[in-house]
Amino acid sequence: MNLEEALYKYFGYTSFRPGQREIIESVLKGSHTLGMLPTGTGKSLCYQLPSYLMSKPALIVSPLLSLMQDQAEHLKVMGEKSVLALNSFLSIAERRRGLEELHKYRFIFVSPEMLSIDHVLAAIQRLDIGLFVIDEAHCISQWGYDFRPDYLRLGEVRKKLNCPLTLALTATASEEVRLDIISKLGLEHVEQVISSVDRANIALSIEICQSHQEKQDRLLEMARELDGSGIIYFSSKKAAESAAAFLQESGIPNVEFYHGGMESEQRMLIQQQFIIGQVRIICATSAFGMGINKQDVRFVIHFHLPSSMESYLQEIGRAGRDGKQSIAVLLYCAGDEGLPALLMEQELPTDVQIESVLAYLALNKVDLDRIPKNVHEIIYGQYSLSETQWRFMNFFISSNRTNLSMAEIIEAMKHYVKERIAYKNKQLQGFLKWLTANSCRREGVLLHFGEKEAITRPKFCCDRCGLGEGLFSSISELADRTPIKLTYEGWRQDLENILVKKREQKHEE
DNA sequence: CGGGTCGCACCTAAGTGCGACCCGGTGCTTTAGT
Repeated sequence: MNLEEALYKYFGYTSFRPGQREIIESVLKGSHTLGMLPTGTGKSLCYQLPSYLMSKPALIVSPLLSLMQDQAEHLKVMGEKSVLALNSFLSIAERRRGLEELHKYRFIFVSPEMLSIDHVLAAIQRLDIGLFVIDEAHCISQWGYDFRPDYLRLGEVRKKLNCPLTLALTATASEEVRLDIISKLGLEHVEQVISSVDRANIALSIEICQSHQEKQDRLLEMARELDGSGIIYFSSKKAAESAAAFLQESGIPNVEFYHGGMESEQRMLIQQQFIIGQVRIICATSAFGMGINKQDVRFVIHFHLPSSMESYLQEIGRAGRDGKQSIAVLLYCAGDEGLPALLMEQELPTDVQIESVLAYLALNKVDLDRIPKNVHEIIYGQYSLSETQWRFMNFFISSNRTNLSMAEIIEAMKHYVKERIAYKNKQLQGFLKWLTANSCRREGVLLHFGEKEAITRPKFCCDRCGLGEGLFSSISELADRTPIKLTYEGWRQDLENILVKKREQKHEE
């Protein structure tokens, strides 16, 4: 059976999309593979098909619970029964049974945090893993160093699993990030299948505004002028909420907001409503996006500044997956870089916090494997660390305490934090440089991702090349005014089931 | 850093203008032992 036949047999498709075949062939050859495919072009098929052909289970590391649930659900809808999403949605009993019966599953989804729990890893070690998949692998680089340190442990986890065949998948990774992924996973002899990050159907536009007010006016103008679905990105939850209210009050229908501070049920609901077209515009923070499988997003507007080229590309990449004309507009006002700069600094502890917390831990001989509740209270209260700051410190201490003294750890940590903040600032500065440069935007983006070949400029390229007339109207003409089609009829029932289950769980507690 | 909110002064009544103060993104996990 050749690959096409297998594709037809298992998925009912007759041909591969660009890049899929190369990735699958590389994996089947037994090469560790880093696959970069544009979002929405079927990354999951790249591990599913090999898993069937190898007749061995795949372990898939996924960054978001909703993403796991989605993919697991999708597999089940296609008739695959042996799927397990090993996460906190499971009750204690379900989880225990899942771990006992792991060998019965073909697709096991798991978060990096789960893999850091000893008894979970022990259960997985007993399996004969055919393929170790890291979905959205740029998260290693983007989150591992501070926000979600368990991402940096994946290399260690992989070793403990006896270095199984590994496939790292992502949509946006610069050369630097790709090398980082490879080194953090401890991969040797990696085959890279890289597709261009260029999205010719997305016009790039940057508009300089003089004030917040001007931005807001412009936002309203665009919301009125542009038909079709759109996402507007903000750097704060409050701003996202108030902009949604402002647009609604200004007579724009079907606008909602979305951010990480909302109840998860609410988030799922809004997301689904957006996907099926009941909500037209979402005012969101960076929480919105990963795993949003919507083909016809026509515009992405940045009201605030993203913190790097990577984030920018990821966010605008949610537009125009159907290949039709779309636009990405960034509204910039001098001084906008203050907020992202501040956020990235706040994520990590200050020198004073590092010194005082470590001194406190040493003085009280705190056992880091069993931290008493009152110690946490002191760390969060007296030393006012955020959860993120403390998790980072805890991770840093536990990975260095066997070979460094307390004094050395303090110095090393201060150094690490300084370097990390400098690195992130460099990324922000790089992005600002692109923003203020006079050259073609598209060219700048591609250069950042190491694509040095001459580019072909589409009709609507960017504001530097000149967008001319007719862009907005040609986008608006695409708006689908036919009644809403449900792509997946069962979503409301799924949501209802999850809500019922959550209520039951709360009731038990 | 910048925007939003609050309270106060104004000095005469209802609304404005100013300074002080506060706050800001991304997500996973709650399981240990006879």
